[in-house]
Amino acid sequence: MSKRLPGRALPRWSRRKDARPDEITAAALALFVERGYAATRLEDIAARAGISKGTLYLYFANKEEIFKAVVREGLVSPLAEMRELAERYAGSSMELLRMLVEGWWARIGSTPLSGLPKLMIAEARNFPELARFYVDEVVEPGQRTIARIVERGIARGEFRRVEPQGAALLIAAPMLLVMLWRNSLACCARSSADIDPRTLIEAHLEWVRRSLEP
Amino acid sequence: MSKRLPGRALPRWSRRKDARPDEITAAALALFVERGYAATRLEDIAARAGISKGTLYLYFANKEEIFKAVVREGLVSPLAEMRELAERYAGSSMELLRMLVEGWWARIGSTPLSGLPKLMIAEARNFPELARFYVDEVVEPGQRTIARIVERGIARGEFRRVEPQGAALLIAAPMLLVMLWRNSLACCARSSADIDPRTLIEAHLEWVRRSLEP
Amino acid sequence: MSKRLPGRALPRWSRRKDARPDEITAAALALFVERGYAATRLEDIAARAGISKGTLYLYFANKEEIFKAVVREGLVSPLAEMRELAERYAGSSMELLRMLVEGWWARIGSTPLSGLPKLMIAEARNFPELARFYVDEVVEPGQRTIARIVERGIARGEFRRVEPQGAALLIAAPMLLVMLWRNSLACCARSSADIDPRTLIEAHLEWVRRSLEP
Amino acid sequence: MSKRLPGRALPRWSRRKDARPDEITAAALALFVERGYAATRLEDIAARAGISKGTLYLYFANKEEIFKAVVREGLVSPLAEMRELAERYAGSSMELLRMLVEGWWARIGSTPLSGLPKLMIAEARNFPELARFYVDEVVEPGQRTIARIVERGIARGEFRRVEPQGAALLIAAPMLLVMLWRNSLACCARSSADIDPRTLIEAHLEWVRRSLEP
DNA sequence: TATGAATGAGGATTCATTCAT
DNA sequence: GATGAATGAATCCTCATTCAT
Repeated sequence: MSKRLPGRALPRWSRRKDARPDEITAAALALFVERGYAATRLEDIAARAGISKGTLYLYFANKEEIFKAVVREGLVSPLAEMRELAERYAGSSMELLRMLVEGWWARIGSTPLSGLPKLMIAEARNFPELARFYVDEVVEPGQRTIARIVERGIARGEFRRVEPQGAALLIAAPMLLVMLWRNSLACCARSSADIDPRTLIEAHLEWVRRSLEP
Repeated sequence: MSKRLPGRALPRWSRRKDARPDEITAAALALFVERGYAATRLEDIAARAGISKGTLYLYFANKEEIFKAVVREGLVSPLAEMRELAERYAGSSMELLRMLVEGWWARIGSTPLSGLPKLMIAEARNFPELARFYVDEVVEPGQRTIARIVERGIARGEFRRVEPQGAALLIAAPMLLVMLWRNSLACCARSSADIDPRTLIEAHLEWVRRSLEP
Repeated sequence: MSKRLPGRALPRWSRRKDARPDEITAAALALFVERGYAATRLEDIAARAGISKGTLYLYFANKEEIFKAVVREGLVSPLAEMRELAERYAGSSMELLRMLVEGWWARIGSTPLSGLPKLMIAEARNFPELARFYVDEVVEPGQRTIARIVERGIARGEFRRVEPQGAALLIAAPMLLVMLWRNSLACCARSSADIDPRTLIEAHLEWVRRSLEP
Repeated sequence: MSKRLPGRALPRWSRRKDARPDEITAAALALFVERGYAATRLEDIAARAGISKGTLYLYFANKEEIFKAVVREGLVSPLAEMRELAERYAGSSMELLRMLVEGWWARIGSTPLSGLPKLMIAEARNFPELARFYVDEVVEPGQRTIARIVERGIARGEFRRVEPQGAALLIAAPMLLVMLWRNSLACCARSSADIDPRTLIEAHLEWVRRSLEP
């Protein structure tokens, strides 16, 4: 028969209702990216979110659900915006690619969300269902969006004839790799080896231009 | 009192002396890549290597040392060979790049070693010392090798003037990404989305050629 | 900032003042009997009583007090009535025993209170103080009541000379066992094995008659 | 990254192989009976069995399996013996009943196994599958064994015509109740209220004799 | 008075590590 | 050398209890 102790409730003024789950997933994203899923203790997530261990369970059924929420919620709005942007654009296809790459960097690459790809790559095998979701909702739509721009460019005579799927991957690869790098090995590299994303983007876009020009 | 059965020893004929550690790291590599460091139990590594849990400790001080050995040993010879190849080559720089990329795929990309980059990306933050080793011994030498070929091409008038560091990254990125993909999300993707490495390599080399031609 | 909704109060018309504690102990009795003390969550008791978790603490200091109240309150009136009945009766001792047994079944055995003996048997060791209360207020008075009737029967020449304490136990045992059975294993037994209490009571009273006849 | 510490292995001389599981279930039986299933900590079971928490998991998958083993293993041999005894007996039916009751007390009632009925009564609702097993393997066979003796007595003209199922229950009830009592409330009762099993058995057998005589 | 979000001690379970055999 | 039983620190999760509203 155990004696149970207190439960000092924190003042809640000045907290928007339901900001809580977002604060938790933000904390969880940071820690999962930093340490990986298994090495992240729920207690640490709670501490970083400014709440207690038990409070997590008011919002998420268990650690796995927190993980899923981190992945799912991180992607809903940014992705939609990117796709819309691509579909509405009227200018040249190369300009569109530039906008996409730069928008991607601004909205994801330079934010904590840039940690998601690393997270999914690390845990895909342990969360196949979630990996499937990620592939279906992020990877393939993203690839298709780029591939469509390539097709558009070819159709308009702006690009030479290339296989759009492969081109999409070649276009995305450097950006993705930088995101992975910055969320993993970057901190251990000498500063001299560090990559300046702005410079890289410029160089990359020039490569793309040359590779696609008719 | 009663005679205890001696440990079931594996047959050792036909086993080169000290093949044991290599068998352990091979088993560990496969499991670390599949599940991640934390989710891999020593018992599973032992089982896959055909030995007992306790025997692991005859060859490695602890789990961390197994992990380090996996990363370190996986890279010693392949890297050296690649570098040598690059330094001895006398033909055109574009041909050299092609050889390098194809050699890389043959010696690493299509073997279990292709799992190492995923592993390091996932665990870099938890093993900074090892990450440092990886950056120093793999990433930077690799980048430098490619950059040097680019410089050689520029010097010989085969390539236009580009920033060699950035070019090296752009050259390596698609290959790396395919390795990461195949060791993580690939299994969850529809087959239609799958990438054929041979085709991709060809397309990529054509991009590189166009991007670098003067 | 924002107006918080006041606690959803239950309609209170038609509720006698302080019906609340009784509703709580009724809910608690049902759940304690069904699942045992430890496996019963306060949240479930609250839900069954139609109130919130916190409200429990307006009426009871803690879980233990709820448990004690369940046991204590369940027994106050029925017991007193039984004793009174026994003391006032003027007919034959065998008739009195029959009335007692049948009254017991009507007032306790066929109501939720029949779960109390199971509860006390299960938790006696964890609540010695309460067990003591139960023994003092229920078991021993009950035994004494029956023993006194036996003594009365012997004194009046209706019964043969037997040890009254032991006789009391032999008289009570089958009834008690049926109560325990119906609150525990009965639900898992094939219907064929089920015991009809009415039939059993009749058979039992016949045994008692034969066992006690001079 | 956590540091794991030792594991002092205990000397194992003088321990029969596979005595371990029995020691665990013995310890578990004692504690489950004393405190109930939920209130018993695995750590306590381990301590009482003289082993560590982790060692439990070498022999049982989880707490529930320990509980099931306690119930199942406690009953295998005693039950078989009782049934055999009953089937082989050639003397009078009343003598057979006496032997059964006394044998029951000697083999179960006066041993730690006497705690099992209390345990099952307390936890039946939480372990329906196990309760079913208990009913099928213990309660019903036990009842049938007694009922058959009653039928035998009637057939041989030793007993009057009674309903055998009901008679079986009336015969078993006092013994069972004493077992429950001794494993629950007894420790809280004044010694004066305590029941001497030997005396009770004698009195009970006399009641049975009178109740059944033609 | 009534609520239910928040708390954190406690317990089941896992697994790296040790060591007697 | 090789084994695997034993260990116990570490972590997820539950739920009795508190208290701001």
